[in-house]
Amino acid sequence: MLSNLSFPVHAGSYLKDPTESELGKRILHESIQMIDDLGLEHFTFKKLAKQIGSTEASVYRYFENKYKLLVYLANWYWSWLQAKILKETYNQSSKFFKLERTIELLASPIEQDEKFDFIDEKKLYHIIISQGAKVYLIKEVDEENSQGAFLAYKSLCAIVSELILNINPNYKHSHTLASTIVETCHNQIFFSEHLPRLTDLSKDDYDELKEYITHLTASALRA
Amino acid sequence: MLSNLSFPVHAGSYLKDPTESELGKRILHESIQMIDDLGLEHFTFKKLAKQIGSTEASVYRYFENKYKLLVYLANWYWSWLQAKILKETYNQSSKFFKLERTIELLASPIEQDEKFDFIDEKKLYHIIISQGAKVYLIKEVDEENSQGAFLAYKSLCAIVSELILNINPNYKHSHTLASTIVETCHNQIFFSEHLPRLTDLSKDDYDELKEYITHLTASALRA
DNA sequence: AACAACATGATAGTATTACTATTGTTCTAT
DNA sequence: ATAGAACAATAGTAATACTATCATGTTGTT
Repeated sequence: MLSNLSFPVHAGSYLKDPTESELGKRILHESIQMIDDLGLEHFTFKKLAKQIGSTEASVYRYFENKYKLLVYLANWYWSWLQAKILKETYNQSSKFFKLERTIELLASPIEQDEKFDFIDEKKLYHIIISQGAKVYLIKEVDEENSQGAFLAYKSLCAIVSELILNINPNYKHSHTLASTIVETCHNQIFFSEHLPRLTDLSKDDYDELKEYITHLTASALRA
Repeated sequence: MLSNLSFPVHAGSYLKDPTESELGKRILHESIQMIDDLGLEHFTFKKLAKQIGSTEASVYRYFENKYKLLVYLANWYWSWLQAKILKETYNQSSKFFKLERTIELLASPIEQDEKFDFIDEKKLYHIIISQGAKVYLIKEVDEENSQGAFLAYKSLCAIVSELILNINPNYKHSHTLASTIVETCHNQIFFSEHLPRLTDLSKDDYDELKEYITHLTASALRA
């Protein structure tokens, strides 16, 4: 299927491609529900296996452990978002619009993509916000990184960095600002939901978040 | 001791005050070393007990589990930093200097504070950077929050927010910007060490980080 | 000096987690 | 008709995350 081929999710995170079997797709679908429900710590392959009516051993044939599964899901999300950003900005002539639209896509909940019925993009977005940092906040980060676990994230940041440089070619911190934008979107959504005293944003007020990030970015590039 | 009393680390995170016994202080001291070495996932109370020549059961008398211990350490750090910020900016008349110095303190590794010989502040800072987000990226975040687990962090953000409002009383996102500043300092230090393609900053170039954050903040408040 | 209170150590035990290994069945491709 | 893959079923191990009990030494009190 072409729709699968369009997502070269990095091979290192899985033992067996989960998109190529029914069981694999069920693993992806149910793990998204369960990680969102339980959080990564309380999520186990045993619980997942029970949920999908399979066995622990079968799940282990697809993923080494739950962290690798999270890495897979994060890569899926970053790749998917990158494709969406490229598609929606490709034909635009205004460099300002391009960056603004990109920020909007980063800072908004995502609608279901009918092409991938085994991925609940909205829940996946929620997982990335609430668990995403655990992908790299690990002891093995350097090893994972050298195996390509974060390529999709880095690629996305590179794109945002390019958009920044298009607007201000002299700006010295395009990568820094790019990752600041991405991380801040997630942090602030999390804070608005759980730690409201760390933000002025109201829960689910994505317009306000977009305005904040856009203003922060624009003023940094103008000054 | 007065030096202990000056740190009302929130009571909810411990079962028994670790600063009031030799064993408690050894727990704090060695857990900082070990969490920094092993990461939170590979760190266990059993390993800690062995390291300090005690038993698992004894450690459990001080902390419910390793997450609570991390909450304690994070609170210690935020409280300590807040005290330092207040001390260093109290007598300053320039509101710009106050914010700049605060950013500098957030964005620099910390020297050992001789008052607390059982806390290695430099390693603790490293832990906050590499593990700090795990304090709140948990399923139980709302419960922990209502028990006061993040008071010190919120208090610090409130202080930064005040400094922001002193400079521009019309700025609508003072809390949002405050938490953005704090989180970005940590993220970018982590990225510069482990994921350099997500940043333009060089490892250990704290001056450059300070400049980036200061510029970002100043331009947001000016525009 | 006697005694209570308390902190810690020593030991044991349980449930869950994170796997690995083996064997048998079904379905499919040749 | 058969080899091979995919999966289910089952079992088992080591580590983790605790909890419980009891003994011992130390400290403070009368």
